[in-house]
Amino acid sequence: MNIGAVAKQTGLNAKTIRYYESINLVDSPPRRENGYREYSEKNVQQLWFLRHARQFGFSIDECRDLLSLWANPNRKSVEVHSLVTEKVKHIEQHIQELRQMKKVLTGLLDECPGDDSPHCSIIARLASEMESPNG
Amino acid sequence: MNIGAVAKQTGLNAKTIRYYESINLVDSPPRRENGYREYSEKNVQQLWFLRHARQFGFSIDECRDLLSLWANPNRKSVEVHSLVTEKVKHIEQHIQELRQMKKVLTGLLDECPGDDSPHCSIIARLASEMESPNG
DNA sequence: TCTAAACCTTTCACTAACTATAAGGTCAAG
DNA sequence: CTTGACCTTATAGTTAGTGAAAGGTTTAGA
Repeated sequence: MNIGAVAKQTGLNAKTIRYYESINLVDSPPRRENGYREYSEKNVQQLWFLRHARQFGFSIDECRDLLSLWANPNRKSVEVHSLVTEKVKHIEQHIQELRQMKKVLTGLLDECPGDDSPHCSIIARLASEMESPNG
Repeated sequence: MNIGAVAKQTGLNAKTIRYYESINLVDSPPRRENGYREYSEKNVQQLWFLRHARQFGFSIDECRDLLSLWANPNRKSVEVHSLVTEKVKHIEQHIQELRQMKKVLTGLLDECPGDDSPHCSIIARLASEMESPNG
């Protein structure tokens, strides 16, 4: 299969596929006489794996670990379990940070008239020299 | 004031301050004879503004808009209000995406034994060739 | 007076995960 | 024979800085 067909099938951009190869995230497929990449079923499966893992929010480095666990028949499922558990914790942290931001911004919005006047407490708050905007 | 003192006061890294200057986000302070930057009160206030805006989660480009609104005495507070409203919407979207990720991953964790066996439904799920991991 | 530490300067390279562009070779259809 | 859709590579751009190299300046202390 050519890279274009693989891209269509997996939903990955052809450039993304070449990029994954360039950073040695996936096996390099063999080349035909004309230099085109010839993807085997195994090559395509690796790319499917990556598409899914990336959609789940795993970083490239985490994908590297997951791919290696996938390839290892002696893996222990606890390894996968703890990797994913860590990921969930980070996502939770991130959500908390975003919630805090949203809370502060929403509070500022309530204080800004939002009309034709130049007076705006949001701008005033940003321009203030206090140590922290949360303080 | 020298850059080090400004950095200490505002909590910004000196390199970050030079970076903001290099992308023309803030006014370039004048130089002394020895080439050192000499920060005025106004220069420092711009940096305070940036520190706060960045802490609130605004991107550099958004900060550019906010700085320009701050500098403009003819601004209408509705402009600030809608900029911040947009920001809140994006944050909400982001939170929703992260919640969805977390939900899927948590679901997968429940199905993985997390023991010494190699069988793991998370890996199986990632390796599957279905169109979407949400499907 | 000499020296060492603590400043300051610049430029380049690196981070994550691609995407865009340029410049070119190959293949299939009309 | 040409057009367009493929494929190839290398380079640079994206975000928001950070780290390192290599050097000039200032200040405090022996």
